[in-house]
Amino acid sequence: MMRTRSNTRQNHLKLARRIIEVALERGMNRGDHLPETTLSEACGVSRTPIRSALKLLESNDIVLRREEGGYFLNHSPEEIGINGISRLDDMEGSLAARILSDRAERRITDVQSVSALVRRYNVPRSAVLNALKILSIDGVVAQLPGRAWAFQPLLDTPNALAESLSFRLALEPQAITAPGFDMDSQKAGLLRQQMEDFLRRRDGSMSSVEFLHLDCAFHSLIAESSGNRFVCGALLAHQRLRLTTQKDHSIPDFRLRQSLEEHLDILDSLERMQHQLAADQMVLHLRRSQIRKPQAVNRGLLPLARKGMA
Amino acid sequence: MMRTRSNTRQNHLKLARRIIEVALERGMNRGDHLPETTLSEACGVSRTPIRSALKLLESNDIVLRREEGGYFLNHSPEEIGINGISRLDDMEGSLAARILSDRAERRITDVQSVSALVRRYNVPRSAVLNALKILSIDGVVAQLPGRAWAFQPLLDTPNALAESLSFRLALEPQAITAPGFDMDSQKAGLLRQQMEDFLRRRDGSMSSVEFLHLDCAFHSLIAESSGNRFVCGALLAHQRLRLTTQKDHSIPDFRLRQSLEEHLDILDSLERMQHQLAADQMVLHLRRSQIRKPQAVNRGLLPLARKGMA
DNA sequence: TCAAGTATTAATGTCGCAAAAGATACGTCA
DNA sequence: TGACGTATCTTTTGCGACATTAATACTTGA
Repeated sequence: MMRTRSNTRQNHLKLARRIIEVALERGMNRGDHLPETTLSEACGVSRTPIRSALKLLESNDIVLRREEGGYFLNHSPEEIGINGISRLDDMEGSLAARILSDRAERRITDVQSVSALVRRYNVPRSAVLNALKILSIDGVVAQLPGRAWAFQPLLDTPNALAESLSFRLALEPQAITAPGFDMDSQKAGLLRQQMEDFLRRRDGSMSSVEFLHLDCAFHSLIAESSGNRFVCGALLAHQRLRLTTQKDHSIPDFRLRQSLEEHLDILDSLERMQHQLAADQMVLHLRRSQIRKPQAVNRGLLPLARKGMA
Repeated sequence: MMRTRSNTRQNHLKLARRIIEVALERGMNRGDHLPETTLSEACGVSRTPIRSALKLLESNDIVLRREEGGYFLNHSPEEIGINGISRLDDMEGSLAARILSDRAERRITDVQSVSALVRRYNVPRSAVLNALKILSIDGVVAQLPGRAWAFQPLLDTPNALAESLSFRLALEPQAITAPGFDMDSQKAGLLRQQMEDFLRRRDGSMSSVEFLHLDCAFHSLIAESSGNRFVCGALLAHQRLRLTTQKDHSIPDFRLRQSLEEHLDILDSLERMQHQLAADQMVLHLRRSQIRKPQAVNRGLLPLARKGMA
C-alpha cells in the first residue's frame, strides 16, 4: 500500500496553478521559456518548490523540459486557459471533493466530527484533517466549539443564491466606483481573450463548469482592482466559495452567452474609464443573473406546458 | 511558569464568554441559577466543558458555587456587562496579543516565518502555532505559500480606517433593508441598556476600549439580524477584526457620546419597524465616524487656532 | 422529574522523532 | 551576466504514542 506521506502534493499543485496563472498573465506563448528565477520571484517562494511544481506540470504535459535545460510552455494560452487548470483541479484534494459532493447532495449533515468522517470514508485521520483544512480555507466549513465542524451555507439552494447576489449587489458596484479602482490591463486583456474564445466556439456544448470558472475569474478581477482591501477580501472569499460550492448546471445556454457579453461590455466601459457606467452595468448584470433563477426552477414544467398548448 | 497546555484554556475561555453572553441574553440577574444542562444546550457542547468554563468563571469571581450544588451569578448584568468580559479577554492568548501589539507598532514586518517568531519570543513552537491560529481566526494573519505568514491590513492607519468605513457603508444599510431583517429584541434591549448605562456614568473618563466593545457589539447585532448569511458573515468578520486591531484612542469624548446616541436612535427606528429610516441613519452615523478622522488628526492645531481668534 | 455528580468511553490535542520541503550558496555552461 | 544544476543546511510537516478533554450513560439527591 505504501502509505507514506499521502498528502504531499497539495502545495505543489497550488504552485503549479499559480505558475500557469503567472505565465498567462505575462502573455507567454507556446514554446516560451519559463525561467525558474522569474517564477520564484513572482510566486514568492524559492526555486526548489518551483522546480517540483514544474515537474508536476511536465507530467501533466503542460510544460516541456528540453535537453539543453529549462522548462518551456507546451501549449498555447487558449489550450491551457481553462483546460489545463481544471485538469489540475481534478486530481486535487480528492477527499475534500468527496466530502463536498456528499454534503451538496445532503448525504451528510451540516455538523460533523473528524472521527465520524474518518469512519465514513475509511481514510487516515490526517487525511480528513487535511481535507477540512482545505475546505476551511475556502470558507466551506468552520470549527465550532467542542469537536464539531459545521458546514457553512452552500451556494446550492435558491435562497442562498439570492442572498449571494444581493451581497454582491451591495459590494461589486461599490468596488468599481471606489476611488482607488485600478485594473491590471494585462489580466483584463487575457480574461477578455478567454471570454471571447469561449463565445466563439459555441458548438452548442457550453460547459457550465468552464463558464463558472470564467465568471468567477471576471468578478475576482473586479474585486482585486478595487482599491479597498476589505471589499476586495470579502469579494474574493465569496468568489472562492462560489467556485467550490456552486453546482448549478441549469443555466440556459443563451444566458451564459449574454452573461459573458455583459462582462465584455463592462470591461469596455472600464477601459474607457467610465466607472459609473460600468457600475450600473454591473448592477444590471447581477440583477439579470438573479431573475434567471425562477425561470430555471420552472424549467421542468413550463416547456411541457407550452408544448401542450402549442 | 506552569506552561502546560497553553491552548487548553482557549476553549474554556471562549466558552466562558459565551456563557456570560447567554446569561445576559436571557435577562438573568445576580443570584440567578445557571443550570448546566441549559447552558450546554445553548452553547452546543456537552456538560463537561461547561463545567470547566464555570470553574473558570468561579475563579474570576463572576459566578459563585453554592454548597447545595450548582453555580449562580455573582454580579448584576451591569457589572458583568463589559467589565467581566474584558477581564477574561485580558488573560487570553497573551502571545497572540504580544505579537499583535508588536505588529501594530511596526516592530515586526508583515511577513514572518514561524521559526522567526519562535526565536523572537523564545517560546515553544507550539505556542507560536497556537497564537497564529488564534490570529488567523480573526483574519489578522494568513498563511502564504512557502513558509511565510503574512499580516493582513490592520485597522490602524487612516487609509485602512477609511476603507473599512466605506466597506461598512456598502453593507450595513443593505443589511438593515434586507427583506429578512429580524432583530432579537432580547439582545437589542440588553445592548440598549448597556449603552444607556455607559452614557449615564459620564464622569469625564469614557474608556475608549469599552466604547469599542459596545460599538462592535451594536454593529455585530445589526449584522446578525440581517437575513442575509453572507452579509452577516462578512460584517461579523469585519467587526472581529476591528475589535482585535483597531487601537484608535483619539476619539474625542463628545463623539463617543454622539455615536452612542446615534446607535440608540437607530434602535428606536428599528423597533418602530422603520427600516429605511434606520438605514439612512446608519449611513449618516458611518459618515460621521468617517469625517471625525480628519478632525481628530487636526485636533492639536484647530483648537489653538480658534483660541487665538477668540 | 429535573439537575448535579460520577464513571466510562470516544475523540482530540500534544510531544518527539524522522522525513520532506524550502531557502541558500556555489559551481557550471551558454 | 543570467540561468540551470547540485549540494547543504534550516525549517516545516507527517506520524505515532500518550496525555487530556468531551460526550454519554448512569447514579444520586431534592
